[in-house]
Amino acid sequence: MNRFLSHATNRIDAKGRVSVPSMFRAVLARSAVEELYAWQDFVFPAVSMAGPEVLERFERMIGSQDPFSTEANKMSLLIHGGGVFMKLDGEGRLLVTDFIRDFAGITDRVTFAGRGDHFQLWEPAAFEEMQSRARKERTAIS
Amino acid sequence: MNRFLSHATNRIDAKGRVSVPSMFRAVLARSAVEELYAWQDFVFPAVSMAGPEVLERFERMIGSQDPFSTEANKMSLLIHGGGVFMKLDGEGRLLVTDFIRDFAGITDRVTFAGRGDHFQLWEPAAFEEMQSRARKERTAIS
DNA sequence: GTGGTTCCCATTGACGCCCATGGTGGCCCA
DNA sequence: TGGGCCACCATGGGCGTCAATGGGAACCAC
Repeated sequence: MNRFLSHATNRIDAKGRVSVPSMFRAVLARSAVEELYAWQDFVFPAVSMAGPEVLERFERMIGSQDPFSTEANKMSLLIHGGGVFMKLDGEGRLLVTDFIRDFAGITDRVTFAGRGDHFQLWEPAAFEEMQSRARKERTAIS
Repeated sequence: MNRFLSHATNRIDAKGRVSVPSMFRAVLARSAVEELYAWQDFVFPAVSMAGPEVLERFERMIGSQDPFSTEANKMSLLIHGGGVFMKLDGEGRLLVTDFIRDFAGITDRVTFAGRGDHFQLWEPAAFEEMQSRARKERTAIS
Protein backbone atom coordinates (compact mmCIF):
# COMPACT_ATOMS: atom_id res chain seq x y z
CA MET A 1 0.00 0.00 0.00
CA ASN A 2 1.69 3.13 -1.19
CA ARG A 3 0.13 5.71 1.05
CA PHE A 4 1.33 7.92 3.85
CA LEU A 5 -0.39 6.58 6.95
CA SER A 6 -0.21 6.93 10.72
CA HIS A 7 1.60 9.50 12.78
CA ALA A 8 4.77 9.59 14.87
CA THR A 9 6.65 12.19 16.87
CA ASN A 10 10.42 12.61 16.59
CA ARG A 11 12.90 14.84 18.35
CA ILE A 12 14.80 17.68 16.70
CA ASP A 13 18.53 17.44 17.44
CA ALA A 14 21.00 20.18 18.29
CA LYS A 15 21.63 20.86 14.63
CA GLY A 16 17.97 21.32 13.87
CA ARG A 17 17.52 17.99 12.10
CA VAL A 18 14.74 15.47 12.53
CA SER A 19 14.39 11.92 11.24
CA VAL A 20 11.55 11.33 8.81
CA PRO A 21 9.79 8.13 9.96
CA SER A 22 11.07 5.15 8.01
CA MET A 23 7.51 4.28 7.06
CA PHE A 24 7.27 7.55 5.11
CA ARG A 25 10.74 7.21 3.64
CA ALA A 26 9.75 3.79 2.34
CA VAL A 27 6.80 5.31 0.49
CA LEU A 28 9.04 7.98 -1.01
CA ALA A 29 11.58 5.38 -2.07
CA ARG A 30 8.92 3.30 -3.78
CA SER A 31 7.95 6.37 -5.82
CA ALA A 32 11.62 7.16 -6.44
CA VAL A 33 11.17 10.64 -4.99
CA GLU A 34 14.48 12.43 -4.45
CA GLU A 35 13.38 15.99 -3.90
CA LEU A 36 10.42 16.84 -1.72
CA TYR A 37 7.99 19.65 -2.42
CA ALA A 38 7.03 21.25 0.88
CA TRP A 39 4.26 23.77 1.26
CA GLN A 40 2.55 25.63 4.03
CA ASP A 41 -0.79 23.91 4.28
CA PHE A 42 -3.93 25.68 3.07
CA VAL A 43 -6.12 24.45 5.91
CA PHE A 44 -4.05 23.52 8.95
CA PRO A 45 -1.08 25.12 10.75
CA ALA A 46 1.21 22.45 9.35
CA VAL A 47 3.76 22.02 6.58
CA SER A 48 2.90 19.41 3.99
CA MET A 49 5.37 17.37 1.96
CA ALA A 50 5.14 15.19 -1.10
CA GLY A 51 6.86 14.44 -4.36
CA PRO A 52 7.12 17.07 -7.12
CA GLU A 53 4.07 15.64 -8.89
CA VAL A 54 1.88 17.39 -6.34
CA LEU A 55 3.27 20.76 -7.32
CA GLU A 56 2.61 19.91 -10.94
CA ARG A 57 -0.95 19.00 -10.06
CA PHE A 58 -1.39 22.35 -8.33
CA GLU A 59 0.07 24.13 -11.33
CA ARG A 60 -2.31 22.41 -13.68
CA MET A 61 -5.19 23.65 -11.54
CA ILE A 62 -3.92 27.18 -11.93
CA GLY A 63 -3.30 26.69 -15.61
CA SER A 64 -6.91 25.82 -16.17
CA GLN A 65 -8.03 29.17 -14.79
CA ASP A 66 -8.07 32.66 -16.17
CA PRO A 67 -4.50 33.89 -15.48
CA PHE A 68 -5.80 37.35 -14.61
CA SER A 69 -8.32 36.15 -12.09
CA THR A 70 -7.85 36.90 -8.44
CA GLU A 71 -8.36 33.24 -7.66
CA ALA A 72 -5.51 32.04 -9.84
CA ASN A 73 -3.21 34.69 -8.46
CA LYS A 74 -4.01 33.87 -4.89
CA MET A 75 -3.44 30.21 -5.50
CA SER A 76 -0.04 30.87 -7.05
CA LEU A 77 0.84 32.97 -4.06
CA LEU A 78 0.21 29.93 -1.87
CA ILE A 79 1.68 27.07 -3.87
CA HIS A 80 4.69 28.98 -5.16
CA GLY A 81 5.29 31.60 -2.50
CA GLY A 82 4.40 29.18 0.26
CA GLY A 83 6.32 26.25 -1.15
CA VAL A 84 9.92 25.09 -1.34
CA PHE A 85 11.93 22.04 -2.36
CA MET A 86 13.78 20.09 0.31
CA LYS A 87 16.09 17.10 0.42
CA LEU A 88 16.77 14.50 3.07
CA ASP A 89 20.31 13.78 4.26
CA GLY A 90 21.97 10.40 4.04
CA GLU A 91 20.24 9.19 7.20
CA GLY A 92 16.79 10.27 6.10
CA ARG A 93 16.65 13.43 8.19
CA LEU A 94 15.51 16.88 7.14
CA LEU A 95 16.48 20.30 8.36
CA VAL A 96 13.67 22.02 10.24
CA THR A 97 14.07 25.50 8.82
CA ASP A 98 12.31 28.64 9.96
CA PHE A 99 10.05 28.18 6.96
CA ILE A 100 8.68 25.16 8.81
CA ARG A 101 9.15 26.29 12.38
CA ASP A 102 7.40 29.59 12.14
CA PHE A 103 4.43 28.40 10.19
CA ALA A 104 3.76 25.29 12.28
CA GLY A 105 4.87 26.65 15.63
CA ILE A 106 7.40 23.85 16.02
CA THR A 107 10.16 24.11 18.61
CA ASP A 108 11.87 20.87 19.66
CA ARG A 109 9.65 18.02 18.51
CA VAL A 110 7.81 17.26 15.28
CA THR A 111 4.75 15.11 14.73
CA PHE A 112 4.68 13.54 11.28
CA ALA A 113 1.15 12.80 10.11
CA GLY A 114 0.31 10.71 7.06
CA ARG A 115 -2.31 12.18 4.74
CA GLY A 116 -2.56 9.59 2.01
CA ASP A 117 -0.75 11.15 -0.93
CA HIS A 118 1.38 13.39 1.26
CA PHE A 119 2.43 13.84 4.87
CA GLN A 120 2.54 16.77 7.26
CA LEU A 121 4.75 18.23 9.96
CA TRP A 122 2.89 19.42 13.03
CA GLU A 123 3.65 20.85 16.40
CA PRO A 124 2.79 17.78 18.54
CA ALA A 125 0.18 19.40 20.79
CA ALA A 126 -1.50 21.14 17.86
CA PHE A 127 -1.84 17.84 16.06
CA GLU A 128 -3.32 16.11 19.08
CA GLU A 129 -5.83 18.85 19.54
CA MET A 130 -6.90 19.08 15.93
CA GLN A 131 -7.27 15.34 15.63
CA SER A 132 -9.37 14.97 18.73
CA ARG A 133 -11.47 17.91 17.64
CA ALA A 134 -12.05 16.24 14.28
CA ARG A 135 -13.09 13.09 16.12
CA LYS A 136 -15.64 14.96 18.21
CA GLU A 137 -17.07 16.77 15.23
CA ARG A 138 -17.27 13.55 13.31
CA THR A 139 -20.33 13.50 11.15
CA ALA A 140 -20.88 10.73 8.65
CA ILE A 141 -18.05 8.31 9.25
CA SER A 142 -18.94 4.83 10.43
CA MET B 1 -20.14 -17.18 8.43
CA ASN B 2 -17.27 -14.83 7.82
CA ARG B 3 -17.77 -12.38 10.63
CA PHE B 4 -15.75 -11.30 13.61
CA LEU B 5 -17.68 -12.50 16.64
CA SER B 6 -17.19 -12.80 20.38
CA HIS B 7 -14.43 -11.34 22.51
CA ALA B 8 -11.33 -12.59 24.28
CA THR B 9 -8.57 -11.13 26.43
CA ASN B 10 -4.90 -11.94 25.87
CA ARG B 11 -1.72 -10.97 27.66
CA ILE B 12 0.94 -8.68 26.21
CA ASP B 13 4.39 -10.25 26.50
CA ALA B 14 7.67 -8.65 27.51
CA LYS B 15 8.33 -7.55 23.95
CA GLY B 16 4.98 -5.86 23.62
CA ARG B 17 3.32 -8.51 21.47
CA VAL B 18 -0.10 -10.05 21.81
CA SER B 19 -1.70 -13.04 20.09
CA VAL B 20 -4.69 -12.27 17.91
CA PRO B 21 -7.39 -14.84 18.80
CA SER B 22 -7.26 -17.71 16.34
CA MET B 23 -10.94 -17.22 15.67
CA PHE B 24 -10.21 -13.79 14.21
CA ARG B 25 -7.14 -14.98 12.35
CA ALA B 26 -9.31 -17.62 10.71
CA VAL B 27 -11.66 -14.94 9.39
CA LEU B 28 -8.73 -12.96 8.05
CA ALA B 29 -7.28 -16.03 6.38
CA ARG B 30 -10.57 -16.80 4.67
CA SER B 31 -10.55 -13.28 3.21
CA ALA B 32 -6.89 -13.66 2.28
CA VAL B 33 -6.03 -10.53 4.25
CA GLU B 34 -2.28 -10.12 4.67
CA GLU B 35 -2.03 -6.54 5.79
CA LEU B 36 -4.40 -5.14 8.36
CA TYR B 37 -5.67 -1.58 8.29
CA ALA B 38 -5.83 -0.36 11.89
CA TRP B 39 -7.44 2.93 12.86
CA GLN B 40 -8.12 4.82 16.02
CA ASP B 41 -11.84 4.41 16.34
CA PHE B 42 -14.12 7.38 15.72
CA VAL B 43 -16.48 6.56 18.56
CA PHE B 44 -14.82 4.42 21.21
CA PRO B 45 -11.43 4.53 22.91
CA ALA B 46 -10.40 1.46 20.94
CA VAL B 47 -8.34 0.61 17.89
CA SER B 48 -10.24 -1.07 15.08
CA MET B 49 -8.79 -3.49 12.55
CA ALA B 50 -9.95 -4.85 9.25
CA GLY B 51 -8.74 -5.55 5.74
CA PRO B 52 -7.53 -2.76 3.41
CA GLU B 53 -10.93 -2.53 1.73
CA VAL B 54 -12.17 -0.54 4.70
CA LEU B 55 -9.58 2.15 4.09
CA GLU B 56 -10.61 2.28 0.46
CA ARG B 57 -14.22 2.72 1.53
CA PHE B 58 -13.18 5.64 3.76
CA GLU B 59 -11.15 7.17 0.98
CA ARG B 60 -14.07 7.06 -1.40
CA MET B 61 -16.03 9.10 1.14
CA ILE B 62 -13.30 11.72 1.15
CA GLY B 63 -12.97 11.61 -2.61
CA SER B 64 -16.53 12.79 -3.00
CA GLN B 65 -15.74 16.05 -1.21
CA ASP B 66 -13.91 19.24 -2.07
CA PRO B 67 -10.27 18.37 -1.30
CA PHE B 68 -9.59 21.84 0.10
CA SER B 69 -12.52 21.84 2.48
CA THR B 70 -11.95 21.72 6.20
CA GLU B 71 -14.31 18.77 6.39
CA ALA B 72 -12.36 16.62 3.97
CA ASN B 73 -9.08 17.54 5.64
CA LYS B 74 -10.34 16.63 9.07
CA MET B 75 -11.61 13.33 7.80
CA SER B 76 -8.23 12.57 6.26
CA LEU B 77 -6.58 13.52 9.54
CA LEU B 78 -8.53 10.68 11.14
CA ILE B 79 -8.43 7.92 8.55
CA HIS B 80 -4.88 8.59 7.31
CA GLY B 81 -3.20 10.23 10.27
CA GLY B 82 -5.11 8.02 12.68
CA GLY B 83 -4.66 4.85 10.67
CA VAL B 84 -1.82 2.49 9.89
CA PHE B 85 -1.14 -0.82 8.21
CA MET B 86 0.01 -3.64 10.46
CA LYS B 87 1.18 -7.17 9.91
CA LEU B 88 1.02 -10.19 12.16
CA ASP B 89 4.18 -12.14 12.90
CA GLY B 90 4.64 -15.80 12.05
CA GLU B 91 2.72 -16.84 15.15
CA GLY B 92 -0.23 -14.57 14.55
CA ARG B 93 0.78 -11.91 17.04
CA LEU B 94 0.82 -8.16 16.60
CA LEU B 95 3.00 -5.52 18.15
CA VAL B 96 1.08 -3.28 20.53
CA THR B 97 2.68 0.00 19.57
CA ASP B 98 2.20 3.34 21.28
CA PHE B 99 -0.19 4.15 18.47
CA ILE B 100 -2.48 1.53 20.01
CA ARG B 101 -1.48 1.81 23.65
CA ASP B 102 -1.91 5.54 24.04
CA PHE B 103 -5.21 5.73 22.26
CA ALA B 104 -6.87 2.76 23.96
CA GLY B 105 -5.19 3.12 27.34
CA ILE B 106 -3.83 -0.40 27.10
CA THR B 107 -1.02 -1.50 29.40
CA ASP B 108 -0.55 -5.26 29.85
CA ARG B 109 -3.65 -6.96 28.53
CA VAL B 110 -5.83 -6.55 25.44
CA THR B 111 -9.47 -7.43 24.92
CA PHE B 112 -10.26 -8.34 21.33
CA ALA B 113 -13.88 -7.64 20.45
CA GLY B 114 -15.57 -8.82 17.27
CA ARG B 115 -17.59 -6.20 15.44
CA GLY B 116 -18.85 -8.08 12.41
CA ASP B 117 -16.78 -6.78 9.52
CA HIS B 118 -13.92 -5.73 11.79
CA PHE B 119 -12.63 -6.26 15.30
CA GLN B 120 -11.35 -3.96 18.01
CA LEU B 121 -8.61 -3.78 20.62
CA TRP B 122 -9.76 -2.53 24.00
CA GLU B 123 -8.36 -2.00 27.43
CA PRO B 124 -10.15 -4.88 29.24
CA ALA B 125 -11.87 -2.81 31.94
CA ALA B 126 -12.96 -0.17 29.44
CA PHE B 127 -14.53 -2.84 27.28
CA GLU B 128 -16.41 -4.38 30.21
CA GLU B 129 -17.74 -1.03 31.24
CA MET B 130 -18.74 0.10 27.79
CA GLN B 131 -20.44 -3.18 27.06
CA SER B 132 -22.48 -3.21 30.23
CA ARG B 133 -23.42 0.39 29.70
CA ALA B 134 -24.59 -0.44 26.19
CA ARG B 135 -26.65 -3.25 27.65
CA LYS B 136 -28.38 -0.89 30.03
CA GLU B 137 -28.90 1.93 27.59
CA ARG B 138 -30.17 -0.35 24.89
CA THR B 139 -33.34 1.23 23.56
CA ALA B 140 -34.84 0.00 20.34
CA ILE B 141 -33.50 -3.52 20.17
CA SER B 142 -36.14 -6.21 20.74
C1' DG C 1 37.37 33.53 9.51
C1' DT C 2 32.48 32.42 11.26
C1' DG C 3 28.24 30.39 10.92
C1' DG C 4 25.68 27.23 8.77
C1' DT C 5 25.52 22.87 6.05
C1' DT C 6 26.57 18.39 4.29
C1' DC C 7 28.77 13.91 4.63
C1' DC C 8 30.30 10.25 7.57
C1' DC C 9 30.63 7.28 11.48
C1' DA C 10 29.08 5.53 16.23
C1' DT C 11 25.68 4.09 19.68
C1' DT C 12 21.65 2.16 21.60
C1' DG C 13 17.35 0.47 21.74
C1' DA C 14 13.52 -1.39 19.11
C1' DC C 15 11.77 -4.61 15.88
C1' DG C 16 11.46 -8.82 12.72
C1' DC C 17 12.29 -13.55 12.02
C1' DC C 18 12.89 -18.11 14.17
C1' DC C 19 12.59 -21.75 17.24
C1' DA C 20 10.95 -23.63 21.81
C1' DT C 21 7.47 -24.91 25.53
C1' DG C 22 3.37 -25.73 28.08
C1' DG C 23 -1.31 -26.43 28.40
C1' DT C 24 -5.80 -27.64 26.54
C1' DG C 25 -9.07 -29.68 23.80
C1' DG C 26 -10.29 -32.76 20.20
C1' DC C 27 -10.07 -37.00 17.98
C1' DC C 28 -9.21 -41.76 17.32
C1' DC C 29 -9.22 -46.30 18.77
C1' DA C 30 -9.58 -50.16 21.58
C1' DT D 1 -16.83 -44.99 27.05
C1' DG D 2 -12.30 -44.37 28.82
C1' DG D 3 -7.63 -43.52 27.75
C1' DG D 4 -4.10 -41.75 25.27
C1' DC D 5 -2.11 -39.45 21.42
C1' DC D 6 -1.80 -35.40 18.63
C1' DA D 7 -2.68 -30.82 16.93
C1' DC D 8 -3.12 -26.22 17.88
C1' DC D 9 -3.04 -22.08 20.50
C1' DA D 10 -1.04 -18.80 23.61
C1' DT D 11 3.28 -17.49 25.22
C1' DG D 12 8.44 -16.99 25.94
C1' DG D 13 12.96 -15.84 24.38
C1' DG D 14 17.52 -15.61 21.14
C1' DC D 15 19.66 -13.02 17.85
C1' DG D 16 20.60 -10.33 13.81
C1' DT D 17 19.14 -6.02 11.56
C1' DC D 18 17.53 -1.47 11.23
C1' DA D 19 15.84 2.99 12.83
C1' DA D 20 16.44 7.12 15.55
C1' DT D 21 19.72 9.94 17.43
C1' DG D 22 24.26 12.15 18.61
C1' DG D 23 28.45 14.16 17.22
C1' DG D 24 33.07 15.01 14.46
C1' DA D 25 35.10 16.94 10.55
C1' DA D 26 35.17 18.68 5.88
C1' DC D 27 33.04 22.31 3.00
C1' DC D 28 30.83 26.41 1.32
C1' DA D 29 29.39 31.22 1.27
C1' DC D 30 29.47 35.74 2.79
